[in-house]
Order: sequence, then C-alpha cells, then structure tokens
Amino acid sequence: MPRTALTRDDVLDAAAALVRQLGPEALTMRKLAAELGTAVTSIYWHVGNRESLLDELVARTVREMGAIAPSGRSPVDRVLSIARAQRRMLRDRPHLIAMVHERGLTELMFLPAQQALVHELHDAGLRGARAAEALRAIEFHVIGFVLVERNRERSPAQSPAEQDLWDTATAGHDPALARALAAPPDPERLFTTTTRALVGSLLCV
Amino acid sequence: MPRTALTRDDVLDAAAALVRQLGPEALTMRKLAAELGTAVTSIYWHVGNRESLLDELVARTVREMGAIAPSGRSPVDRVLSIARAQRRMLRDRPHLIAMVHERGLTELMFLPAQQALVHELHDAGLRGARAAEALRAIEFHVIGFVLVERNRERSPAQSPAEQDLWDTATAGHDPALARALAAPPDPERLFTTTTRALVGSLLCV
DNA sequence: ACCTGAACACCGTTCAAGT
DNA sequence: ACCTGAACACCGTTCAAGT
Repeated sequence: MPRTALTRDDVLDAAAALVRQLGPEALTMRKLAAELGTAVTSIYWHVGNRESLLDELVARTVREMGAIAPSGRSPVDRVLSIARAQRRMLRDRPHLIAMVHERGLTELMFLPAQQALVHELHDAGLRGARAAEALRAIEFHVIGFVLVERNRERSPAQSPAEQDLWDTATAGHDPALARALAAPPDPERLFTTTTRALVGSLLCV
Repeated sequence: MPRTALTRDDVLDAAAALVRQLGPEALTMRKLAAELGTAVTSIYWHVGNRESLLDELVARTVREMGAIAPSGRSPVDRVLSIARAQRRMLRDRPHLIAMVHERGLTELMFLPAQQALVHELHDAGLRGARAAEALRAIEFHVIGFVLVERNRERSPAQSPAEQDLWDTATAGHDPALARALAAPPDPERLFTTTTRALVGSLLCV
C-alpha cells in the first residue's frame, strides 16, 4: 500500500513526466506502476487503460496551450510574431504535440492563435475566401516547418552527410552553393526567411 | 518445411507488402512467419532481426525513388512541377517514407530532385548562398506540407470540426471567411498556391 | 547452409478476490 | 471505493538441437 492514497492526478503527473521526457513509447503500465509504488492494476482503476491515459495527457496539452499575443508594427511583423510563438510552443512539447496531432485535435489547439491571425489578416485587408486561404497557408507552413525541423533533429547522424552529397561536382560549378550546403541549415533564420516570404506574398498580392 | 526454400527476398517482399499497407507497427515477426509458412526463427536466420529487416525496406525505398523530370516553361513552373512530383511520391509511400525520415536518409533520397532544383535556381539567376537558402526553403515547404497533409488525413474525425470552431461569431464578422473555413481545405489547390507564393517570392526578389 | 521448438523477458489487459 | 496477484494472449529474441 502506498504512503498516501493514489489519486488520478498522481497517475497523470507521473505519466506526463515520462512522456514529456522520453515519448509515449517509453510509457509502459508496469514502469509507471513501479514509479508510483503501486500494483499495475491500480492504475487501471484510476485511468481505465493506457489509451485513455494518453488521451487525458493530450487534453491537458490542448488546455495548457495558451493564447498568443502578437507584437510588431506591420501586419506582416505581427503575423511573423505569431508564427514564431507557435513554433516555440510546438518545439517545447514535441511528443505531446505529436499525440495531439494524431488524435486530430490540432485545429482546436490552434484556435486562439488562428483567431489572432484572422485579426491581422483583416487588418491587412484580406477578407473572406482569400483570408481563409492565407490562414491555412500559414498554418500548414508553420506546422510543416516544425515537423521537418524535428525530424531532422531526431534523425541519427545523416549517413551520407550533406557535405558529402554536395561536393563541387554535383553542385553544378557553384562552389559557393556547395559551401552553403555544407553547413547545417540555421532553422531560426530559415524559418524567418521562409515565413516572411510566404506571408509577404500572401498579404501583398 | 516450405514448398520451396525460403529466401531473403521472400522475407523482404512479404514484409514490404505488410508495411506498405498497414505500417511498420503491423509487422510482427510471428505474423510474417505465419504468412510465409515458416517458423518465426527462420526469419531471423535470413534478415538478422526486426530492426535490420526494416532497415533493408528503407534502403529499397531510397533506391526505388527515381529521378524527377521537370516540366514547364518558366523556372517557377519547372520548380512547381518538381515540387508536385515530390509530393506525389511522398504521398504514395507514406509509411516507408516516414521510416526513411526516421533513419535520417531523407537527404540522400531527395538528392536527384535537389540537383534538378539547383539547375532551375541557376537558370533563374540564383547562385551561392541565395540558391542554397531557396533550395532548403523549398525542401522544408514540400516535406512539411505533405507531413501536415498526411497528419490531417490520418486523423480521426476532428472532435470539434472546423465548421463548429469557426462560426460567424469567432470569425470576426466575416461570414465569407466562416463559410470558406467550413469546407475542408483542398490540398491540391493549397499546395499549388502556397508553393507558387513561396517560389515566386524566392526567385523574384 | 538452413530450419526448428522451447524458453526468456517483456508487453497490455481482465478478473475474481481482498479490504 | 480502492487495491491486489494471478492469469491470459500477445511481443522480440536467443539458443541448443536438428537436417
């Protein structure tokens, strides 16, 4: 018997810590029970089963995801600030965000940020279908960028590193290109550049 | 004993079929053995273990991914055609591509397409670091888009559907926006729009 | 060289039994 | 209301033994 009665929140907190650090595949009911000092089956009484435990962690993540305050002078700058804030939030909770995504709750999670975006799009003079398309373009871009970024970070050492792939021969007599591709991309800079390019194009045409 | 001797390729073919349809988590050594009519342990003799089996499937995918022929008149159109071809390839092999990605072989897999892209960027007058940045921007965009797209397709029915989230109230007195967001996005159109916006912005500035 | 069954250490889950 | 151990049906993998 544990020192104090085991609560549902005890289980959720321990599970969240595990998932946040090591990902959902590291969460086994037996490990969790060992960490909590209870029998495996006690956990089932509190949270049903493994799947609904993960569901609850996802619900928490959606709830925690707060509103976003845009900053900057022009609509483009403010959209950019929202995109940057979204990127940071996504990067901070990679495993949990992936689980939110798998469960189809991404839209709900992003609703506050999207409403802020709509405000900026309206300010920039975009309305109706045009605003809707711009909104989705930005959303796809931000989420997609972070997904690619994370995939790159998680990857084991690239078997043929980009340096080796892009020697001067394959780069088509452009040694400066080969040099630029030899260094790993700076995601911060790349995100700003591409987001600005996309948003600028969407808002000004 | 099986009717004909079991070969390494038999194992790989059966495994590839399983993974292509149902994903890697559906590939259990016991199911595979049952399908091949052999003992589980025979598979180990041919392919080592489950992980190296999956590695070999990934290597096959990278090998199969052929070169890409750009089409179109302007550099922007040709870049767009490459992006579209990449998107189709990525969508056709979702599970295997994800595995390529996890193993850090995405760069290698995309090298032919990237070389085609560099050719177009050069034609458009971009060289050196500018060309490198444009190349990476396009790559992040295409891969990111498909990742988001697949995530949306795989998702179970969105718990609060976008229709419910975006009623006229939250849409900021823009009923046309609310209507546009009520329909699911048309990925084909969105991909073309956003890619053209990004590429146009990268090539013309 | 190739195949086999038995065994091991893991899973998630159910259930009857306890307090 | 809460907790328990035993049991079940799954995993991937190893290994000594067969041909």
